[in-house]
Amino acid sequence: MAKASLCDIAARYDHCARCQLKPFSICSVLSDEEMAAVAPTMAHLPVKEGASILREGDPTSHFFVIVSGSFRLVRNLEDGRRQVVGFVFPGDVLGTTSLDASSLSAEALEPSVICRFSHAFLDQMSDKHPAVREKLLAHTQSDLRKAHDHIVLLGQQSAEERLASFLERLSTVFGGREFHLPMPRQDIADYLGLRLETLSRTIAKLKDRGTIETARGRSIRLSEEAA
Amino acid sequence: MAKASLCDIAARYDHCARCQLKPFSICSVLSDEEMAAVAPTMAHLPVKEGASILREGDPTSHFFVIVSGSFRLVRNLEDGRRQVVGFVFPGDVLGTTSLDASSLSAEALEPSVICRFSHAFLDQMSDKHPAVREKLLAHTQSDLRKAHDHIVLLGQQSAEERLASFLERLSTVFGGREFHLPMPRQDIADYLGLRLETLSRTIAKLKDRGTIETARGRSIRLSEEAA
DNA sequence: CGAAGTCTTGAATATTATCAATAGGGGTGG
DNA sequence: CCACCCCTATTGATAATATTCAAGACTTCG
Repeated sequence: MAKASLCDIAARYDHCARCQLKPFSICSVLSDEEMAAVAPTMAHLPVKEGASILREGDPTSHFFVIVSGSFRLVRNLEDGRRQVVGFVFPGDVLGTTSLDASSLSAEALEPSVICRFSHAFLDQMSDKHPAVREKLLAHTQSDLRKAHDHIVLLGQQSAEERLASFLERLSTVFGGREFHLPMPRQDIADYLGLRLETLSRTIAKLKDRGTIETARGRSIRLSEEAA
Repeated sequence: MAKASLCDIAARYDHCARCQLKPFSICSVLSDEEMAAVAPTMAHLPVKEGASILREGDPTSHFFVIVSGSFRLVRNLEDGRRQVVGFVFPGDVLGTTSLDASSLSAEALEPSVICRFSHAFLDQMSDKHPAVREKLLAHTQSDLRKAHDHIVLLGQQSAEERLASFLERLSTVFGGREFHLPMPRQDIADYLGLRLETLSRTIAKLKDRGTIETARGRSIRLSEEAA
């Protein structure tokens, strides 16, 4: 990528100034002057559907904040099996690991936008502002808790319960009981630890029961407050 | 608990000075003088088998380093189902969460010993020594990676694969292919997302196949390097 | 030695996976 | 605009895997 021109820097600063995420993100701990310092080192990048911003096994040189869109987090087994360990949405962060190699891939489910910082810069900021590392720690703890929720889902719940839990959580993310699924069935199946066909049958069951409605595959409506 | 006497403080300092864990733990970032300051605020406590040092839903006021023994980390569902989300061993830490309530319980599998610090003190140390929070972050990231391993195990592996993976990981923890299981079958089953009976049958299969040997239930020997 | 708990085994059932075929939807080119 | 194709999703029939309920064996400990 070419060296940033003055124009680019101005555009980036503008992005930061207008950022909807700022009050909730890592940046919230920085002053205006500090933000001005961050802007030139930050890359506000579009990501095409299907593109990876993290690859399993690759060195982790960058840290990301999801601005818009969504990603799946994937672990691949040697024999071709695949586990989706999570989905990430605007405001979530990626690549916080201090380990040298990424343990998962992050693939865009749709055209998305991210903010990218180098780890070197992040470390520098963290040392200067303890609140930055505190924020990273809080994010990682939140991820750990979500992972534990996922473990409970996979370890104890039936296919039907898994799907219902998953859809309820999505409704929280999207802030409504009617939403569009950004991911295909195969990704949901790999997240829920089910085969594609089992997932499809389970969706059919919930539809028959009136718990959910679907249209054109990807659009979902959850019936009000299933006890 | 009574106020620490001078004698107690001396005993604690002694513990810290001789601590086998120190080079690997949070304390490794502290100087000798700092350790001397830590010792009086630290409690070096025995924990009885079955006792909980963390309870799901309770406020998280303390941070723990496991000195000896082992614990299971448990999530309980409303209907009585139970998921073991992990096991912890000497050198592992617990209670790093900055959230107000613990999302899991930690129960001793055997008589154990822990170091305990108040969160207030930990925060104070973290602010003074950025390396402390860095260490906490690294621990949490390591936990997150383990949780992802667990998710893959539950989402993609068969009963036999789950058990084999679990035993291989334990052999790494214990540093040998022959060891004593500190936990009962029910805990292993709840960790692997299997019923007690299924686990028992799966153990029998691996025995028949010569992959493992068992004696008196809890003692295990893994055959050399299953490809 | 006996009792309580833990672990194993057995037989029948339920759930999920597998293999195979069909249907729907979105985009492209005629 | 419609026909066709490709990709995604659904449905059907059968097989594999894990669960359930029930009974029996082994350990530990008082």
